[in-house]
Amino acid sequence: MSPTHEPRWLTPEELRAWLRLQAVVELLPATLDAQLGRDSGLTHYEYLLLAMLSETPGRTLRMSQLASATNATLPRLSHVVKRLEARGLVTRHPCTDDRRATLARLTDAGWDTVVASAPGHVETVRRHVMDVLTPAQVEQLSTIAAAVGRSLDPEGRLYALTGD
Amino acid sequence: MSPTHEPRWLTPEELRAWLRLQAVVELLPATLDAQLGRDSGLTHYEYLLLAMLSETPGRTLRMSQLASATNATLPRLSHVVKRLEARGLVTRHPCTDDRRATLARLTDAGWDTVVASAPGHVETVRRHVMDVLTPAQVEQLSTIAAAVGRSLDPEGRLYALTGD
DNA sequence: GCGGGGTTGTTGTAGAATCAACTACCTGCC
DNA sequence: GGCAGGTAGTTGATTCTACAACAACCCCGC
Repeated sequence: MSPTHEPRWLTPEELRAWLRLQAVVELLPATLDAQLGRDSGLTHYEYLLLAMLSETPGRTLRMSQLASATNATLPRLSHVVKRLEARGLVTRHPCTDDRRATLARLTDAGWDTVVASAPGHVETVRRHVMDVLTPAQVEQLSTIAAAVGRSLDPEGRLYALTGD
Repeated sequence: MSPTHEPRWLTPEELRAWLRLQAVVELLPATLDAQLGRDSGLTHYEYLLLAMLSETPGRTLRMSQLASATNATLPRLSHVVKRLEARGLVTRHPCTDDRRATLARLTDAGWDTVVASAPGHVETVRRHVMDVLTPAQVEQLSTIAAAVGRSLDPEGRLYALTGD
């Protein structure tokens, strides 16, 4: 921090927007985790991981790619994949091209889990987000989240932002 | 994904908005935690807690009120306050009116911590959120976050949504 | 006043995220 | 060839969170 630099405070409108955003950021993961945990025994992050693999040709991705795709750090991903492997939802294979790399592949059981979990998860997203917004607001949200996401991830390696 | 019966799936626009929102929800807390932890030795949640107390007349709040104000559960709050008390930033007092209740009060050291941390925190919020949006988008965000927040917290006991 | 039922808050513990090493590997350069 | 420096991933220790049980207390009806 530069100590002599006077910070620009937030305007009342900005402060209100910030407090509301903060509430969403705090409550949304808790809500998703609760629904997925109750109905499918999955964490929100675990679901996201499996879903990303399920949408990839070959259902296989390098750890580093999977980390980017799920907005996570490599250490975190490593632990989660290890747990999912122990549960038989994912397998790990060494990569022949680059022997440092590890490939994570979705098993049939993992696929079945995603397929079984998706409807309930989508329904939750719909109820708490999409259904309370107008189509115009969904577009606004998309634009706003893209802008904020870019500033949070300057390297722009996020899968989720594909389509800019 | 091809389950036999999909409920109401997301449209392409909704899916894109959802993936982007998901990225923000994942990355924003990490960014705030990193900045506050590095510069002030605080968690984002700890900062929020101290900030809420600092804005209250008497710098004192009941645990249950503080939990609502920070969008947290009571058990979580209890643990965090215990840690902050051990660090001398907060004190706990029994409430004379209702002897079940506990009052949390910000100490002078806690106040100093908030004052010292606020500029860096605000600067981070500004850089990653406000400065990448137009004033109109800030208003849109405010409206959208309020709607989503209400659906996530049906009982509407959130401090953060005050001002609807 | 005295139980029953609903609050208010704390604690213990088990699960998950974070951070800092550390290993193994690749690439480029001498 | 062999070494320096960077990349990929894993592991272990610590910290934080969530969930469930629990204790203390208020309030209301009788």
